[in-house]
Amino acid sequence: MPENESKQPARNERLAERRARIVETAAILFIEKGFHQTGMRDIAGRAGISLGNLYNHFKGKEDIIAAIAEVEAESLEPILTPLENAEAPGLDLLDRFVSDYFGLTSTPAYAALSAEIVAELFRNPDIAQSFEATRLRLIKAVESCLSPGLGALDAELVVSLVESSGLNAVGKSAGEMDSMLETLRAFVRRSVTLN
Amino acid sequence: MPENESKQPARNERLAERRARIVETAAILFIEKGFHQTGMRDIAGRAGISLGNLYNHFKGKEDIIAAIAEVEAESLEPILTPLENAEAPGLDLLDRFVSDYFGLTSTPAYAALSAEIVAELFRNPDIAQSFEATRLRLIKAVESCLSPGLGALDAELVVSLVESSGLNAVGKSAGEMDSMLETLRAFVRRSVTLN
DNA sequence: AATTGACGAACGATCGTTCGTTCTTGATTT
DNA sequence: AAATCAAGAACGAACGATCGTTCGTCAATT
Repeated sequence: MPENESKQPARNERLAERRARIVETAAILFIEKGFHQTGMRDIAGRAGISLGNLYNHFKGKEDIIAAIAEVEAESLEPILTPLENAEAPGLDLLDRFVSDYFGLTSTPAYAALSAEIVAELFRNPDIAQSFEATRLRLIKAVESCLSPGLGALDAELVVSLVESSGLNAVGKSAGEMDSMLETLRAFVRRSVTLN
Repeated sequence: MPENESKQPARNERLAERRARIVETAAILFIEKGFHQTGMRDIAGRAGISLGNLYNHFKGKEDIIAAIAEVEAESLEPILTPLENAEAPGLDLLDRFVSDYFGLTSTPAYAALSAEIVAELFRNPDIAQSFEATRLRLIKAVESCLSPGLGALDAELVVSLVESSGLNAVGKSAGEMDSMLETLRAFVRRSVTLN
């Protein structure tokens, strides 16, 4: 007798959708107010479900924060994978990465969450571990684009540079943002060029 | 009949000392637990005073946070002023600044507080304003060390770079920290050198 | 009929703040 | 020099609000 495969899909699909919706609205609230200023009632209310039901989908607040962090890490994937799978990494690819990553980190949502997470990293080792992993991938991928004379530490600097630059760009006008990106690209190019 | 000038000093001195002690212990707690995880009772208890008395020295929690931010800004002064008052700014002075500022930002206390404050900047305009002012001074001073072809945006990148680099260096061993600083110095030097 | 998503009341804990009070201190008066 | 006084530092109980979480119950789906 075969396992039921017709009842699960529809049900699980809706559940997953609901869950995703919760994570999404929670993220918005975390961005607006921060982790610790956002209550479970806020999340439930904004997500359109009851407080009790929220606990049917997530074990607790920490669980939601972890889910957010996961989504945050996933948003980096489309930038990271082409960099990792490149067959001929070099300065051009690095330049592309700088633009892409800057675009991501200058997003208000991403920046606010990142700031929140960075502050949390100093105290919450669980979240830290997850983020350190993807960050290491990032650094490794960037390193492969650099000259032989440069190493992981330089790659880390490039990554940090783009991140903080994007963070500072939040809220600026489109024109200013363009200027910042251009300055950043030139800055990075000089910094990774040995003479 | 002369105004009393003998009663105030001794008293005010003790009061100021007390106040400074509160700010100091509050900072430690904020570093350990974060702004919003630290309660007024924690601060009062650790400072060795009563909860009620705490409100005789500070209007409220926000007031303490503001005081912390002020102290934080002051700790930057010994690095900032020589840079501002230099008569012959140049790459050597910039190099010195990079080392000094890295030393400061890689301090666990400074880094943790900075992370906390950055996260707060997105929501608390009052604190943001105070910090933007000193940050602007920093950028201006760095800019004066750069080649004519480079501007404020490049200076901002240098500052951001040192900050994030210091933040990443927290918790590392002395040897690793030295390596990071050396890499950073070389990185910055390349980035501000036009060819 | 059985499983489980959905619900909101309620729990204990803790939050920032206020309050009335006592005690210390330095200045003023005797 | 001693007594008196007001200012305010110190205190801890108590307030109302909100926190994360649990619970018993209901309704819907299979």
